[in-house]
Amino acid sequence: MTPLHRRIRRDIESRIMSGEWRPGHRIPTEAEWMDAYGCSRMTVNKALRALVQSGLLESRKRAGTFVAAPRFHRAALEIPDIRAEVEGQGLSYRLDLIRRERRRASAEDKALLRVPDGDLLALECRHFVQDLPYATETRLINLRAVPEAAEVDFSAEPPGSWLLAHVPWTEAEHRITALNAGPETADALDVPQNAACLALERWTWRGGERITYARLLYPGERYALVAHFNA
Amino acid sequence: MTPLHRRIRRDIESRIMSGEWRPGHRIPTEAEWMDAYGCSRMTVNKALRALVQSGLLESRKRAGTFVAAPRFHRAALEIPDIRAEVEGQGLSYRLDLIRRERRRASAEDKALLRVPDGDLLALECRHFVQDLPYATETRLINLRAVPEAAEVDFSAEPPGSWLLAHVPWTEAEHRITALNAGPETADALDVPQNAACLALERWTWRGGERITYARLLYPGERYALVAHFNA
DNA sequence: GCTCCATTTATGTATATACATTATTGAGTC
DNA sequence: GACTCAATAATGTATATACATAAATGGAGC
Repeated sequence: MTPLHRRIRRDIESRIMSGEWRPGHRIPTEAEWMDAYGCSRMTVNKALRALVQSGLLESRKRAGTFVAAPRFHRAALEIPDIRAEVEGQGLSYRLDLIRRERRRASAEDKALLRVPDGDLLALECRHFVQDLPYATETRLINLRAVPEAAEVDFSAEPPGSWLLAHVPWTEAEHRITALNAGPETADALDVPQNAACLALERWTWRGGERITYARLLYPGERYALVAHFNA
Repeated sequence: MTPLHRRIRRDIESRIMSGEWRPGHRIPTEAEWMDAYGCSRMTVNKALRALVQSGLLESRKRAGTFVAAPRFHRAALEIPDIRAEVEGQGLSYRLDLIRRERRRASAEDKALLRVPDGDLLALECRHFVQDLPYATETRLINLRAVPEAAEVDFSAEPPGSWLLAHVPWTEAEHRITALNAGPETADALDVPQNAACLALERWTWRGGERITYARLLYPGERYALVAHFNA
């Protein structure tokens, strides 16, 4: 038996989905839903508030509750843990750690990681799927925020997987661009020079503290970021 | 005065953000929160359920409520209405409609729009910002779902803007890839041949009905998709 | 040690009620 | 007609209460 507040919620959702109620439409008041379903106001309220939280409805005191206008094409872009994703599909995954260096932040490091100072761990690696180069990764980890990273064997576990499992983040910024492969990138990814690559940069932090910077380069013709969005 | 359930919510959020409570940590029971804040269980429950809905917590009956492990780097990618975005920044926007054709769906159209049959509107246009080519757009609109689009003057209003304002969508899929500019694309975007371009494809539908397909090509070195995410 | 089962404990749902808040409405006044 | 202000109608918050549900726990029996 699906709970009542969920049924009310689905009722509203399906009317919006079907186009019966368009953005800006004023939906029945909570009192009217009470009558319609013969339930208490709290139950109706629970359904409505969940929909307001999800962005499908907006409510204004005294005025009522309205179907929200989607202002953007907002997509929940899920950038997965590469290894988990790949192995979940039954494919073989291999990591190739090219460089690992612990150092004091250089000027360039400071700009990328957006820290004023401190020690960091710099990694350079390649991800292979079915023994084909899948992506190159350039990674900086702020050792002031994550000192335990200094002890981890990143030739066995991808930095992204380890960080995701061990260091909760609260804020992230992604930047997606396209660029032409330079000689080293072309070599590392086994694509022709100048081949278009998808570059995904990610900054992650917890509270005010910078955790990590990552730059992943994917061969353009073998990789696509797919985002699916349900209102 | 911020409401009590919001204060409880912020209390929990900040403990997670600060790292005090890591993923998997069992947070106090609802009864314990009642004592701590001297309030009723419903108030605590409201705070907790909002956090469960947002994905920050998970709860299991009898076992308790736990800090959820972020399984993905999930980012809210907001793909804006180009014209609104550009003009909002005080820059000049111009649209160049290259082709407009109403036709019966060809085999290729059917594959792209994912419809079995029917009439559609095919558009080809270029977006200019400050008189520089910003993106090319290939657009298919399902006239069965949106018959009124046949009457719209798309040389004045960008198809994306018009659709966003007039046709509510409930589901969307985005695909982001990188590709090398062919001769026509290079010409249209005023970039060298083989320059890396960011390709953004979007499928939109309402309920089960296909609304539109769009393919936007941006010059790689002049454009970046930026997504910001707050937990 | 193992299995089964009743108990316990935590969340999940729902009601009835009360008062707060706020934008709209509309009546009264100038 | 335009302004003022109080009444009103909607959502927002919170309480106290009750029972449902599910899973961890612990004890009885083997």
